[in-house]
Amino acid sequence: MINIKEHAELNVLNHSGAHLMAQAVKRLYPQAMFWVGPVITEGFYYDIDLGDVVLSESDLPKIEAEMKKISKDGKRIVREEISKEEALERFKDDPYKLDLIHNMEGVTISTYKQGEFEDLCRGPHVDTVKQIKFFKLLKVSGAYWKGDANNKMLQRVYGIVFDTQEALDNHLYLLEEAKKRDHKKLGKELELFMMSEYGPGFPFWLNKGMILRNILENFWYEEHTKEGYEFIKTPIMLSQELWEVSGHWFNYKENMYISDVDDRQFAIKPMNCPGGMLVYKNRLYSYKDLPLRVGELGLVHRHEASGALNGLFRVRTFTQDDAHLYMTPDQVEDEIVRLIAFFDRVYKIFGLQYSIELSTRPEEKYIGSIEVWDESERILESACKKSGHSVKVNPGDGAFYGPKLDFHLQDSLGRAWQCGTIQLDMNLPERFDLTYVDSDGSKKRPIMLHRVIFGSVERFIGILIEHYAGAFPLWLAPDQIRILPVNPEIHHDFAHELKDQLLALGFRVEVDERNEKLGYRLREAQMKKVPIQLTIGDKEVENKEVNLRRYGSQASETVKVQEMIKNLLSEVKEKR
RNA sequence: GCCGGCUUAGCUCAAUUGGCAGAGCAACUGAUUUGUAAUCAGUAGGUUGUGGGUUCAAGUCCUAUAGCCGGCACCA
Repeated sequence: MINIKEHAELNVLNHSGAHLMAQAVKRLYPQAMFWVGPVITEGFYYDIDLGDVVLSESDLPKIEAEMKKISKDGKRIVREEISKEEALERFKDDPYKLDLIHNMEGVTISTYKQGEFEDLCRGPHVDTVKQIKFFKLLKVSGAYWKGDANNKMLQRVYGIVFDTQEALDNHLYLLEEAKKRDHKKLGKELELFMMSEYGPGFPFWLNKGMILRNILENFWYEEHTKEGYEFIKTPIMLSQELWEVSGHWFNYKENMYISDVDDRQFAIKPMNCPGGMLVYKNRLYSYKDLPLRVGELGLVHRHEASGALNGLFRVRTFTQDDAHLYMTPDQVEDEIVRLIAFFDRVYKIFGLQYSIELSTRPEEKYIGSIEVWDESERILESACKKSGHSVKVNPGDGAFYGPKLDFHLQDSLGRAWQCGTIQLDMNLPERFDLTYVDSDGSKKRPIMLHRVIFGSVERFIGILIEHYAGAFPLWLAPDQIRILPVNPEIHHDFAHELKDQLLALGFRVEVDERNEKLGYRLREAQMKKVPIQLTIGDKEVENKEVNLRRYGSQASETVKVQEMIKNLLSEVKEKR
């Protein structure tokens, strides 16, 4: 739990850290000009224009050394409030600061000065640079000025400050730990998936990854069946006319893979909704059929920018665990409450914490009336509260077609991922002229929700790999059980009887009967993170027992075969 | 797409100022018959991402290009 006060103090420290870094950079590169240097969730950064000089990570120690020197000098950090005119005069040679100052209306303009370095800043800051002792510069990168891709690129240096050496060391240790969990690394080691330069952004699923996928997808079908969903599968390629109706042809074309077939253009679907709309229109619905819940594990392709690709987190083909829900207006709130409870149940199984954010109507570029938007947002918020969740609002972050609830997952290292989302859609039912027949015989427009729980199966698996550090719980592990006969010849029969018995019960099990010492085979089972290792030797064969050792444990225990089976079956069933 | 970095055997990594491409693990062969994190010996494994260039000589320098990584922008 983060102590809010300490957190605020750390923020001040980090902001002062940004200034300290800027001062050091200015000393080493006198031509440097600075844009903004805010505090972020972890540390700070500063955007810098260095002219022709290009920084790389190998330059960071030099800057750190200069920072240490400045810190040691221990100059006071002095605040000064000045008029806009004075500010414009003082920073007249710095176009970046001038830009900031020009945009300041009705605010107190202040500067902070430490030694020879003065920076425009709202503050607050620590009293002297001496207080900034335990810091580390972490990385450099490019960043567009004002975050706009049309602007020039500045150089951004990231760093972090802590109030103690231990806290800094601990943070650096966590960064190392996170690296060890990298799903790209573990995916290779555990043979889950691979990438090829022949298909950038298109993952290849290997046998063990397919096992994991299939388990997740089966789990998804089972849970959705319990929730009253029906299922469809729509084509991955559909003609131009459909995408014109949906609007994608005009709004999303540059991200779509398009192909000429005979004399028509077809596009590979970047989203499942339009196909789903066609299915809805395939028959006539009565109000008695609603709410209608239609799920689709839908394979989509999107031509993402090359620089956006990142392992399984960002790919060009992925499977959305999509569903479209159609209902009458007075069913919406209950349906959302029900969805939130469903999401909650699923995330809890994986031990993933989450928070919910409500994204509301964009400033401009939206469809539908403000009244409908306001009502929709009210319903989403109210459903959240009814479900016992606090809601953070992201003003203006909704889709053009409706407001949405986003589920931000937290993995075991506390990192956040946006996965699930519930979106209210006022656009497609209109565009596709969806209707149902109401009790009075009139045709009405259904309310439609899109929702995903995993987000994408690919990204979710990436998150799970890192969340579990590759050591999956028994029900998910591609290799569940490894049988290790102490002497592969002498204990061969018992090992294989045991294997057949476990296979018949649905376990994924292998006998490691290679001509290697037990220690060697056991080491490998541990390194491959196989959850259950069963050693069998003379004693076990004689007593119909196994010696069971778990992944990550030094200890082992001897149990009767029947008891072991009973325990493991319930462990899988309960998804522990 | 933009900025920066990286790319050597299946994997993890060496190779001094440009001077004979190497190690461990894995694989294969043989010996060994194994009780809780590596038994021993041997064999094989490479157009150093790809294409140009500089040089007597390029893994190393220049250049183009692809892919990957860290960010930015975009986003499930």
